Amino acid sequence: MNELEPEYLKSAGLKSTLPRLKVLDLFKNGQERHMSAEDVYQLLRDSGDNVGLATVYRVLTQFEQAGLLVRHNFEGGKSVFELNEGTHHDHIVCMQCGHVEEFYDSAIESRQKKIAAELGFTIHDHSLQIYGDCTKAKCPHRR
Amino acid sequence: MNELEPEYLKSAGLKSTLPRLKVLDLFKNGQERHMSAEDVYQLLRDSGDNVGLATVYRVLTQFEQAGLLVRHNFEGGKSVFELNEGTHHDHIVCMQCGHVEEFYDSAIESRQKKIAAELGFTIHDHSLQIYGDCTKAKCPHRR
DNA sequence: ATGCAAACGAGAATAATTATCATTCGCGCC
DNA sequence: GGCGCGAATGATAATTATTCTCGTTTGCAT
Ligand SMILES: [Mn+2]
Ligand SMILES: [Mn+2]
Ligand SMILES: [Zn+2]
Ligand SMILES: [Zn+2]
Repeated sequence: MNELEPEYLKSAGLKSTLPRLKVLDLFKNGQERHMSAEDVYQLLRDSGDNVGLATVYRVLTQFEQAGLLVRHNFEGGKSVFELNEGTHHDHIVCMQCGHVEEFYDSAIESRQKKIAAELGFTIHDHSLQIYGDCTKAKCPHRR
Repeated sequence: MNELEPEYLKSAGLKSTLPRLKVLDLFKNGQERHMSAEDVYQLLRDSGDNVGLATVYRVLTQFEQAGLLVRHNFEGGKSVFELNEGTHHDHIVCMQCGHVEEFYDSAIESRQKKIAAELGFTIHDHSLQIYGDCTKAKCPHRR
């Protein structure tokens, strides 16, 4: 578990507690980039840590509000979180294997701004996901 | 309640029942274009019809599968449905008043296709919502 | 080391949706 | 128009994701 994280939490206005450090470590040094509350809970449990599920939900929401994590609502009804690394991106999700790729397209971004302006809206946020089948070798369901 | 709807249901492979006719009528002739299961349930209840909530959920899902309705997952955790009129569009939602505007942008659509192809995905679907504040006169929260 | 507010863990509560199952309905056939 | 039967319905229980409650523990400043 990274030594710098306690300071990282402090500077985000959150006191450094064991559950928070463990969750943050998972996102910073773990295998998965996009994780649900249940994912985080199980991974912590698997590594022998005893963190309550309610605490996982609390910490994820706090991290989101502090700007450390970003929340996404992919299809499937559960929130998914990832580290906030400052740069916005959107997602394409494989409906067969769940694999997620990230992309950023400035043409799409600027068209969104234009559309919002034309319709008289001030943009706060947007959510774009493409759903399909990946044909990558890593997809266990590829043809 | 429109006289042609029984045939409309039949041709969609669904037998013409009272609850189905009422739900369909709401989407075809009602005030709201985008409605959740609870919205539909309450509107039917308000108009004196006694339709079970479970039936509303069942019918909405059946209509979606039959291609009569389209389901959207806006923020807020509940599914929202609208009449499928053949043409795809995306949505911009006011975070103050909930007002929804629809838009279609061929530049965004074609960029999505290109991105999916580059990443080795076959697109099945996509979901794009812009969230902001509307400045329209109709927004009860405008400045 | 001590104190205390903040955070935690377990489990109850809530919200949206789905499953179960006894009763009712739509519809083809007499 | 009445029968019969499988599909559809409505009430309610069950499920899933998430939040709330509350007694206990912990981080951290004194
Ligand atoms: Mn991402
Ligand atoms: Mn629409
Ligand atoms: Zn795949
Ligand atoms: Zn508005």
